[in-house]
Amino acid sequence: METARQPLADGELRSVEHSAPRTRVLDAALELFAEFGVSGTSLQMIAASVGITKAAVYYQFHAKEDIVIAVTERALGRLVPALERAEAQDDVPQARDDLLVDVIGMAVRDRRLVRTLQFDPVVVRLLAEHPPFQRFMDRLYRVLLGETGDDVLIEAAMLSGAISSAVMHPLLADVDDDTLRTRLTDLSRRLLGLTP
Amino acid sequence: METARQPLADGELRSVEHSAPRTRVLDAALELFAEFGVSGTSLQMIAASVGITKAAVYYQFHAKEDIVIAVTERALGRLVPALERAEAQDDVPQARDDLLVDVIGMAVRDRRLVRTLQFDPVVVRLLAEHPPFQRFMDRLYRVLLGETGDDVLIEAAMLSGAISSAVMHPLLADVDDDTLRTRLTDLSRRLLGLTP
DNA sequence: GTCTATATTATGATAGAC
DNA sequence: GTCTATCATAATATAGAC
Repeated sequence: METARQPLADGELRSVEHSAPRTRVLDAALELFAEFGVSGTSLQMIAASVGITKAAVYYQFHAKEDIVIAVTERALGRLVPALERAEAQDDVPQARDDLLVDVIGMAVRDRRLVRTLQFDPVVVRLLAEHPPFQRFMDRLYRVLLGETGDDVLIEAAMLSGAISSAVMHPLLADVDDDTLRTRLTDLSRRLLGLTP
Repeated sequence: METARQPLADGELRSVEHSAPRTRVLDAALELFAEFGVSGTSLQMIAASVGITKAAVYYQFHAKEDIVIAVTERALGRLVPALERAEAQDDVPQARDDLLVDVIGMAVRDRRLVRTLQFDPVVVRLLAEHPPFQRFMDRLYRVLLGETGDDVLIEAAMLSGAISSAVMHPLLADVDDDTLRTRLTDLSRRLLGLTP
């Protein structure tokens, strides 16, 4: 039984580059995932959207789950440089605020991504099952929150949900990136008790 | 009996009662929707979960979408009394805060519900397409927010997302209802600028 | 009301021609 | 690398027996 191509079975999550055809598949998949959910998106739909056949999709990724993994990995990988910068920074509050700005920036820039990454049941399961994803999320939250505890956790959950929700809300699709980013950053800092 | 065939084609959303078999199907469906998403849940899974056959499910609801509609209607219907109470209340800020407390109460009580209602692509589409759902959401937000405008909308989106996220977060599953409710209410009031 | 059996369509996936 | 053709399986849905 095919355990799936395991891009990150042992190693750490990292920024990944894909070939042009693979990138086209991933872009189309992401778009469809955001609209119909992962389970609601068939390989047929992805193939049609790219303008190729199902078999051609299978040449690039030989299972649907591989596409989901690649989409998730590519998205989170984009945050790796920001995370490493924050971890290397001595000034802890500053590192925290820098990373927060980066995370919000990415959420606003790739709005469609957020619905899938944060709330799709298939992706949520994937994140919980693959250790590299888990380790990455741990690192991210360690910088953003410091220690753990129920109160901090509630804040964190509210924060990530607040950002995600605002960013993917249909009625806010027309709000320009700058406005949204500014407002989100202000409110997020308030929620985290950061006072810049 | 057949009260809810086309439950909301023309009329307003209201609290609905279902027969025992229908209720069993809806409960099972909701549970599965929360875990696997609507698209990731088959009628087979629902039937197996109830302990009946697919055909028996079709006797109660003659299409999968009918189940989704019924689940959504039943959930939102539970908020109707609270909404009507708030609309009848003269003291506007008080009405707003009362409704907020009710909404948070329901979110905390039926945590699994939230993921499906707020974030499942199928349900989101349903809410957008069926006028009774739209009208209900309009009424809800009118009481909670007063007027509309980008700034208020951003706050609203962040608020609903913050509540939803906190309530459905796996790491917060063990936090007891009272703690969660109290913390959520405090932070929500802060976000809305309510000062009770 | 619930069952078995079945029709129909779509799914994920593979083999092999070009 | 991309195609056509095809596979087995599972999906939604229906008909009809009990």
